[in-house]
Amino acid sequence: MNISQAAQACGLPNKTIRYYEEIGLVVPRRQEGNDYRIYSLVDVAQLRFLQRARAVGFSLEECRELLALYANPQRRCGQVKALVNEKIIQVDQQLMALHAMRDTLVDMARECAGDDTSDCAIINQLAVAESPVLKRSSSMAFTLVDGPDSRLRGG
Amino acid sequence: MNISQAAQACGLPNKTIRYYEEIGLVVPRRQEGNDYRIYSLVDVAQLRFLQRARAVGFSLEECRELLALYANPQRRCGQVKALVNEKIIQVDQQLMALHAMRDTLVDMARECAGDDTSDCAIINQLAVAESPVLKRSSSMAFTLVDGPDSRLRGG
DNA sequence: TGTTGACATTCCAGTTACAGAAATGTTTAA
DNA sequence: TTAAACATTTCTGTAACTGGAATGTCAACA
Repeated sequence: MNISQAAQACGLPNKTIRYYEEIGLVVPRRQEGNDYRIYSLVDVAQLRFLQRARAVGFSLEECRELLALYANPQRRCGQVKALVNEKIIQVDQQLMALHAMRDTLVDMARECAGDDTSDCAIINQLAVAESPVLKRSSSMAFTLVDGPDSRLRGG
Repeated sequence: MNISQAAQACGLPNKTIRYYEEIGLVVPRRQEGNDYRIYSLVDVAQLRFLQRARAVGFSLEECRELLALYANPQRRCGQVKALVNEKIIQVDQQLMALHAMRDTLVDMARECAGDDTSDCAIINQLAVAESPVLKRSSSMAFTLVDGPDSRLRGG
């Protein structure tokens, strides 16, 4: 089948499939004469495999490893599971980081009136070194003051 | 102060500070003679602001907007809050995507013995189009078969 | 038969937010 | 004086593609 049919079958864009070929992940044979790519069922199986491995967060280099294990009947199941467990740890770390970001953002939004005044709790929180749990009693607005030895641009 | 002192004060690497200058976020004046960067307190305040905005997930382009609002006494608090709320939505989407990935990974690991055999539930799950909740009753191992019209590389 | 549209190909540039390294100039302390 | 520790610029590379341009090929239709 040609590249568009393969794309249909694996759920990846043509561009992505060509890229995977470029980096040596799935290299199809070519049609004599016009040099069109021809994807075998094995090629398509590998592309689908890649699509799924990417979808659960594996990098392309990790996918290369997984693909090698997929193609290798001598693989040991434990090798595969180790990669998955490692990935779970990475994902957990990302989740924790995102949760922390979310907490801070929500805290900012909660402190902020969101009205037409210029005094903004969010700006204040970004501007000063302040723990997100601490609140300011003063509601003085922080705004950058243009000093003599520096000018502000942008806006 | 010079770049290293500024870096110390805002918690960003020198490289990052130079990059922010390159894209026009914080452009310090230069010392006559040797052209060293000189950071004013306002510059440092902006760098710290950037560091915090980045830490909660804003892109540099979004930071540019925020910085403009920071510098603008005419800003309306609602503008700022809108950006934060939008960001919360984005973070929530990332969180959902990561949670889904994690669920699938955990499911894979749970199904996998992780032993020395080649039959691997993870490989099977990546190889075939299968819902993560469904389980296979057969434990036949899936391995790529080398057909006549395609060869496997890598490994 | 010619032509048009939908495919295919390659190659180059751009994205995001920097990091690393090389080549070079300056300041500072011993 | 000299060496270390700074500073500078410029170039390259990262990850995983995406978009676009220029060009070639194929299938269908009048």
